Amino acid sequence: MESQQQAETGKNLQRQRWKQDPEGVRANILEVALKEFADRGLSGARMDEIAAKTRTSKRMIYYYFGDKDGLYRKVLEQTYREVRTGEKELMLDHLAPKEALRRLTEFTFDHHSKNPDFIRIVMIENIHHGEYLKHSDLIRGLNQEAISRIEAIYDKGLEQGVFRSGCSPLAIHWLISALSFFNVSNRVTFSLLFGDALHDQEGQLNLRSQVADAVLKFVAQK
Amino acid sequence: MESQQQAETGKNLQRQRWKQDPEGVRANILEVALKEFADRGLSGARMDEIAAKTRTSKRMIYYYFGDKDGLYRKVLEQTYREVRTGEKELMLDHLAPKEALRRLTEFTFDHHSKNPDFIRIVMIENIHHGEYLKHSDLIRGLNQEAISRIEAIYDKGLEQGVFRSGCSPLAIHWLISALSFFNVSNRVTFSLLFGDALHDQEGQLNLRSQVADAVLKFVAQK
DNA sequence: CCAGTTATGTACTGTATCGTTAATTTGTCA
DNA sequence: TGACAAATTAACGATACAGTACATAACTGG
Repeated sequence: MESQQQAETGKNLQRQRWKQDPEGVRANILEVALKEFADRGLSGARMDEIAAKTRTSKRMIYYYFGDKDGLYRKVLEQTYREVRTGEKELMLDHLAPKEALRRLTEFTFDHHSKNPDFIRIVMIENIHHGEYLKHSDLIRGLNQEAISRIEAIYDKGLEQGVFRSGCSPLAIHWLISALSFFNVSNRVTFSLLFGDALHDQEGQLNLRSQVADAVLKFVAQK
Repeated sequence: MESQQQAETGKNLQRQRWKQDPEGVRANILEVALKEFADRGLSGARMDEIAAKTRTSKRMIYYYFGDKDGLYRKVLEQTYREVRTGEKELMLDHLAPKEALRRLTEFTFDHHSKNPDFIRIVMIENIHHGEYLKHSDLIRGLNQEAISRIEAIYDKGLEQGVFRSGCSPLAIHWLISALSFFNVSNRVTFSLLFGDALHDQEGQLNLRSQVADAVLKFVAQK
């Protein structure tokens, strides 16, 4: 989205006389809609409110996205795409298995923590029984990669005798996801009920390291 | 709610000529509203739909609960109350610490699994930034108990030298909650993206035992 | 520079949905 | 029994909200 903004600015500088900017407008709408859906939920978000916060009009939302569901669908896809591509920076091949798994876990923990909008969109999608994700072929492809990454680490750990056998890469991924996801998704209610010792700045650093410990102990040999 | 139903029936048997039944009506409304809110979310649920599914009329909902928010608030409280009271059956005092912790974890896992409506209400409450939970004094008291239960087990485990030091009961509770909660809350999207190997009948039995393993390994000595 | 396509703004509409009004029935108790 | 309170019904009002009609401006290719 940021890059769209810049592209648009650049375009305007180059060709001053253009007032139209379809791609910029689309991107701007998606950006605003993401925030609004993440903040209020699918039913809670208001098309008028989204429109008001864009640099364009409600008419354009319907022009580009058809209706509210269509807009939500695109937001969902866009969000998954951005988050998944953000995960690829990680270089773990050269690390020892334990170190790699710890790094991956802490990265995931931080990554989720920095992308609460993504977490909230996934929560919302679950509330809606995955109805929209079901019909998006686009998204389902992107995710086997996460499993493969873990499989590579796990197999190497098995070879070296530092991991026990009998874990599945899927279960390991589930474990990492669960802890990283819950940390963000349930922050509010957990803090209200039990205090925010785990969620203030120091608590989060601590929790991250404990989460990594838990994952490592789970797969450790012995 | 079941007991309300029975009370009502009993009352009707005793005094046949009563047609009014305020408590039964209230309970019936709450029961229907819980299902509806859990299914559609707070903004997604429709008062007319809720009314249609009760044995009474929309007017009565407003009569007893004021407005939609008031109804949601009561549903929230009721749901927390029911779930927390359902957790008290557990007798762990006579068990060895490891056994007690495993039992508690597996119980929580099952309990969440059997109460998806509760999970969904908590998700919804998080989506709404805990706005309603914030203003409910009633609920915040009920939860220290969960921590105490774990503290008792943990301290005993420390004494006996089977648990390592340096864990906090709060973090252990967080860990158990996270895994048990995520299993239900994200079932839909996780299954869609990664297949339902962890969520079919056999997968769930397996996962439950792995979750307990993870918790035990986390606190285990050495 | 004209014809056709793409993009955009303004003002509007229909209805879904929350909530209410006003009256009626049911029970209590002096 | 009659006055009063509690419970309940049916029909209605107000408006918030998704979505649209219609006009016009910006750009493209011939």
